[in-house]
Amino acid sequence: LSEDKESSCSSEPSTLTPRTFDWMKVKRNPPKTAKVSELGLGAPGGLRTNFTTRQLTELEKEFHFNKYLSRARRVEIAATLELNETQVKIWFQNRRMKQKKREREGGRVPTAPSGCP
Amino acid sequence: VMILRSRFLDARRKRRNFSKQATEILNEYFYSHLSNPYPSEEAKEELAKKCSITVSQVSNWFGNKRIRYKKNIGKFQEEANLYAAKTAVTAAHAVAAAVQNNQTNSP
DNA sequence: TCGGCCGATCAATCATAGCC
DNA sequence: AGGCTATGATTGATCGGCCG
Repeated sequence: LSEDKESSCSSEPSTLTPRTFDWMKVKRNPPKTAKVSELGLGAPGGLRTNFTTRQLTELEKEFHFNKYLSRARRVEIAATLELNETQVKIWFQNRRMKQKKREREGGRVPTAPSGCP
Repeated sequence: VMILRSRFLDARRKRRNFSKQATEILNEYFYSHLSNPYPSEEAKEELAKKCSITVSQVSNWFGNKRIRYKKNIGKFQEEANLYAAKTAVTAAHAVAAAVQNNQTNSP
């Protein structure tokens, strides 16, 4: 089985010094939600948007109707909820993964028989 | 805007810390693979079984661990050395056992 | 080449558990 | 009891790979 050979540390083969590996340097680009000097609108650039209860409720309702969205439906929903098509698209993607995760975790195995207070 | 945060005061509520031994197993894996602490799906399943938790919980644990570790490496220095020493000892035992085995099997 | 999806992960945050 | 840190879970969004 393949193994790690990652490096990019300073040098030192110092036995007791964890070093700095590449995964520790990974940085994700900030969210490009809408813009960064775009047309007017005060859409936060680089921030994790907080969906409102209304938006989540509508998205959830739509999800139970269709697990997948058509382009047309997506545009419609995005407009109604005041979100970009991308946000709606991503929401559905994450929602599908969440659904699958639940089903997979349905019959669990975690041995956790504890008393009930 | 604030009171509506109760969106779903959900399952996240009743959180239970993992057992001391489970944490021990997870940390052992994490620090013995510090160069690449990304267990494969199979490894996660094995860890989940050993720790008596779900694969998702194993994923969450590694996710949180990686982020928090790199966020403040210094804060984990002590813990890192602790587990490094521990795995070193087990490795030494393994070697000793192998040598022992070698001598009794190759006359 | 382009866009959607998947699977994994990141990163920020929530809410609670636990120590002092 | 009150405050602060440790920690498990959630989730909007990113990254790389695959596919039509």
